[in-house]
Amino acid sequence: MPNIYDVAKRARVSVATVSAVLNDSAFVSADLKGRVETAVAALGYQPNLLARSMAKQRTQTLGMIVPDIANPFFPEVVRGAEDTAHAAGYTLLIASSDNDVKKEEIYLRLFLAKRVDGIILTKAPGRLPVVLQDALAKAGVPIVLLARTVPGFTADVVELDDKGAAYEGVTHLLRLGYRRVGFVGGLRGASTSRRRLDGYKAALRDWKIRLDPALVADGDFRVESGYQAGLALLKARPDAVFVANYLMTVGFMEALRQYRLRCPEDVALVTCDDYPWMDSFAPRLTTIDLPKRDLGAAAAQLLVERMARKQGRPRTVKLKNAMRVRESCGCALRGSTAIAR
Amino acid sequence: MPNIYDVAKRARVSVATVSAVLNDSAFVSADLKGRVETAVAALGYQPNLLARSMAKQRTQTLGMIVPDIANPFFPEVVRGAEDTAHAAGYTLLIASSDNDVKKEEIYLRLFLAKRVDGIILTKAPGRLPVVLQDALAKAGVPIVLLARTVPGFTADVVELDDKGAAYEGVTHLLRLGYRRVGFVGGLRGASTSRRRLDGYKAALRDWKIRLDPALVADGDFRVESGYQAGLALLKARPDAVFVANYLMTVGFMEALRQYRLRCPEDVALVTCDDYPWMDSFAPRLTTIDLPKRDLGAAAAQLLVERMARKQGRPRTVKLKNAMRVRESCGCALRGSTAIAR
DNA sequence: CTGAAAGCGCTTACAG
DNA sequence: CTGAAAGCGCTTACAG
Repeated sequence: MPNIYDVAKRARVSVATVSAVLNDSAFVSADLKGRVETAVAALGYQPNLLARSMAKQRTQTLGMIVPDIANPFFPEVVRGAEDTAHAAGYTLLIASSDNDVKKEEIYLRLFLAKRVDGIILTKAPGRLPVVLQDALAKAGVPIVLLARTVPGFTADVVELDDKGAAYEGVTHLLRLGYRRVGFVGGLRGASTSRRRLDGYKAALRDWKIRLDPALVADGDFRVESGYQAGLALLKARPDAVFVANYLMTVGFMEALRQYRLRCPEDVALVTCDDYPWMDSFAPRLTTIDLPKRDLGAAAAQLLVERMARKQGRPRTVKLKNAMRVRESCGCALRGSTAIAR
Repeated sequence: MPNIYDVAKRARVSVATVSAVLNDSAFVSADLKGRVETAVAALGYQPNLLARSMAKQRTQTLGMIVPDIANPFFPEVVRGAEDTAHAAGYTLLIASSDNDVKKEEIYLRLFLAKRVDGIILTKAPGRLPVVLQDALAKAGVPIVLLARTVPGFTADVVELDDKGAAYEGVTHLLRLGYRRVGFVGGLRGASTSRRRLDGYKAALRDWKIRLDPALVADGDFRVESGYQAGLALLKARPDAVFVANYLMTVGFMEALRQYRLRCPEDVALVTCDDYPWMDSFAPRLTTIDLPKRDLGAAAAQLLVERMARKQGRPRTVKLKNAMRVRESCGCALRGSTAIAR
């Protein structure tokens, strides 16, 4: 493949001039500019971005680590980040951590070694080692935290309203008259899980209902954990349940089926997270829609701005949820009082 | 950040020696090796992979273009590719083309300019411009085609058994006694769509049923197109339908709902593509499970092998499907004769 | 076994 | 306005 010297030779100019017309970084006379352009076209020259990155110390590449791209929550997030990043001239390097801090650290170091300009991270539960924090800082590579915050590490963050989501969902159930409302929580150690539990507790408190520990189960955001949580929790005879994400709801439904319990007739359900297919299958789930695409877009945007201006105090963007009332909450059974809120 | 010269200075050796111990590329005496290692540790030195890529003319990075990462078919594919690529020492650059050849070409050129070592491509409908084919060839960057083949471009490819999927699904319906079986096809111009239609036709032919054009509708693999196809197709009163992917099924179900038609009682349905949540919601879909993760893994594997051995005739890997019989096909209504096949 | 030096392909002060 | 040259941080023949 031709390089900038080939172009310079053919155009009978220096490589500096070629570079200047390619990047429009200095005034070049119309004559030379024309010669360079024809040489570029004739040779089919494409600048080597690797070399440019070396010289400019910027790669125009962003690293993004998600727990698992195959969890349907994240593709939409990634797409939001991808579009925003691309519009700003960045390409996305992607990796799944499986919520494993070891794997996460490996990818983080790899991204650092590849000299990404910035990183979007949905942190695996656990701290970010200080040595890594130092390495990040020394390299001047900003991180924006997506969805999950990390104790002992301050950075820009884009958050969902996790507490509000659970609060709103549980309140909806309470308003419909359910009194034994269970809760299937997310991965322990994730700030999102903690806050959703907080929202559940706050809702109960506002309705002066004592929390029954038998009605609370932990999961890890995956299908199997929702199933196991369901098996355990259903023994305590809840009349309704709030499940902290979709995949666990899938597992929970399986547990219901196994107990020959119907939703919403026997156990009503509200869950976090919405998908296009939720209107098409029964029970049509009542959900708190988390703005996935906006989440990714906001993270990329924050990162782009941070890379432009390294100083300045960390910023937090908090996104709003929207409840989608369908059937699984039992609205149709219990009258429409709840909708009138 | 420290570079290799800093390490060399501190260890009182040359950079060549540092490089040799780092890459284990030449014998170095225990003494020098030890000095290098302590210097590396003391400085917290991390090799700059960008510089290494420049020198070695290999980036250990792969580019992957999918139509849309937010289409639930692809995240699983990407995950398969990611894991295989990472195991072989490669990182993944990802981009969504929206099935738009212009966008695709932009990303392809970007990947080329970034000097990826190879590319995994699910081609947008349309040819791959000859100039681009030349650029790819000249750069020595191999492509493996994922799921969709491209006329006028030979490369390694990993395929699904698209024709077999439709054939099997439609045959299942025919066997259950349905005689007016409709077909909602995928994006026009994609080889997968063409072959699924072929499978539909072949099944009808084997059962000596004349194809009724009113029972065939085109889609584009997205929800809305399935809905529109449903609205059109349902007027022709099918008793069953095969839908070429999940997202269009979602739209099709919406059309059914609008016509107040039940599935499977009024219209039975079989579709391509399976997801973990299909057991949990009604109607439980009978599907042809396409091995998404294997698809991605096989593509990455093929690419890794191709990068190691640039010569050799193109290879094609064809993956097998598996039918998952549930409720939407109406098995329960029509007896279990079909299952006995 | 070890090191000096060229080379990968750009950008960017700095002269002129 | 234009060009010679250094520099980005590695690897790799090639001497010695």
